[in-house]
Amino acid sequence: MRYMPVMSPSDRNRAKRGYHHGNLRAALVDAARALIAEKGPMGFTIAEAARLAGVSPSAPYRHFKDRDALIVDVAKEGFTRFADALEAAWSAPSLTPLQALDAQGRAYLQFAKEEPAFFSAMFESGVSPGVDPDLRREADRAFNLLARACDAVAAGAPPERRPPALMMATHIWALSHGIAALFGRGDDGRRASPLPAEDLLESAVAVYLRGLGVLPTD
Amino acid sequence: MRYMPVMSPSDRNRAKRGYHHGNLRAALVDAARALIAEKGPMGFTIAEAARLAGVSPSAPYRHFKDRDALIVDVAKEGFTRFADALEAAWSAPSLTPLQALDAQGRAYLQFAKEEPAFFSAMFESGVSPGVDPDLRREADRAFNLLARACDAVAAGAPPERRPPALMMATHIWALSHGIAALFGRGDDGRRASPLPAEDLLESAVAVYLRGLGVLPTD
DNA sequence: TGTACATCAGTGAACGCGCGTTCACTGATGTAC
DNA sequence: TGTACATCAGTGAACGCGCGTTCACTGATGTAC
Repeated sequence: MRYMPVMSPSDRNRAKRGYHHGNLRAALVDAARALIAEKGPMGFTIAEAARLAGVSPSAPYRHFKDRDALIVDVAKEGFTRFADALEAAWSAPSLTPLQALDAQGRAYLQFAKEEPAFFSAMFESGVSPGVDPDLRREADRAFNLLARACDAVAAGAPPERRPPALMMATHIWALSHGIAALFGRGDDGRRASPLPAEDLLESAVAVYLRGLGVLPTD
Repeated sequence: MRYMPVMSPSDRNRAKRGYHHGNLRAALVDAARALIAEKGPMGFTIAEAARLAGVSPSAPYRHFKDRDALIVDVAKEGFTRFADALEAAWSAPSLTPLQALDAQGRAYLQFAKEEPAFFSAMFESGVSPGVDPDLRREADRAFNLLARACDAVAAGAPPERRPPALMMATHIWALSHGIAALFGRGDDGRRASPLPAEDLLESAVAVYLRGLGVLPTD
């Protein structure tokens, strides 16, 4: 199979956009996301991302030092959208704290299902949040939104049995993440489960909150 | 940098092993595991695994159709060892059901920490358990061991509040997996957490079991 | 408003490299008689 | 116990390919005057 781009840069892309691309950096992040979604976590190369964005193979080097730097930016964009989704779920009008927490849980699962490429770049690509300040900031923002929702739920409990806030948020995060990664993901790695992932998470959270004493027993 | 194997097949390896390798299949799985551990989930090639096993680049094709088939075997071997670890934890002498469940949880975390390469091949490489009967069997064996431990704990509860066995096992699995994947893993993807992963899991399970009513409240 | 110039963000050719895969081959092993 | 032969599990050379990266370059844009 010979390599032959469907449409060379001189055709459509260049005609439309001129010599300068405008926002190549973002276009490359999106191309990488699409390639990861299509061919799995290890299925993308800088060269192919450049092709998909309609630029020459050397163009990406104006924006990214190497392939790793591009993955970091994919993870960063993923965390930004992820945090935005959690924020939107949380701030929907007239929700009780418990409803808002559940909404965040559903947003977590929805993100894993609809954006498996971001999900794997964020959590499974070996990229540590520590390698980039922006990445860390967005990852922290996501976690803090979850922690805020947990606090609101915990605040409904009598003071003497209020759980350690950080612990509760970490537990809820792990639970959401485990269900998303095993049963909720939108790619081939998804496992069969007795219930839909959403129900699984909601029931687990309910049991957990009862265990904390912030939800009435039975 | 020229390609030059430190020790060519004609030197040490071949001298020791003769023309036939003996167990090349297993040696290649182990080489792949080592390469994944060293360079991340996308960091291995058939050619390099062959080199590491001390055979020619064409030798792997006697045992594996392609690179994917090799990853599947890595995942299979991983689930076998994982299930063995859960079994060992469960069957340690004179444990209460609750202690046995905790021991399995610790075994889960220990596996994620000590064998990040197996962990990522099993859960994060896009390999679905459905692609291979042996893989599915070993994955099911692991889950069933967890389910058995959950059943034993649930059996200690009064009959009227005994939780659905499958649901409870799925919840515990997701919780263990979430903590392992986020805070317990043995590679660069590990995140900071307020508590050691083992404590995090033990406390979450305790809260969950209290919520189910199989552990006394306070 | 116009022009000169610096800077930015692309091009495209070139390179060396290692990978995946195929092929005819050959050494080692097991087995039938 | 010995020999012939089939089968298994390797070899090693060869190939085409796409990747990563570099380089001198050039078109487009913004700005100082």
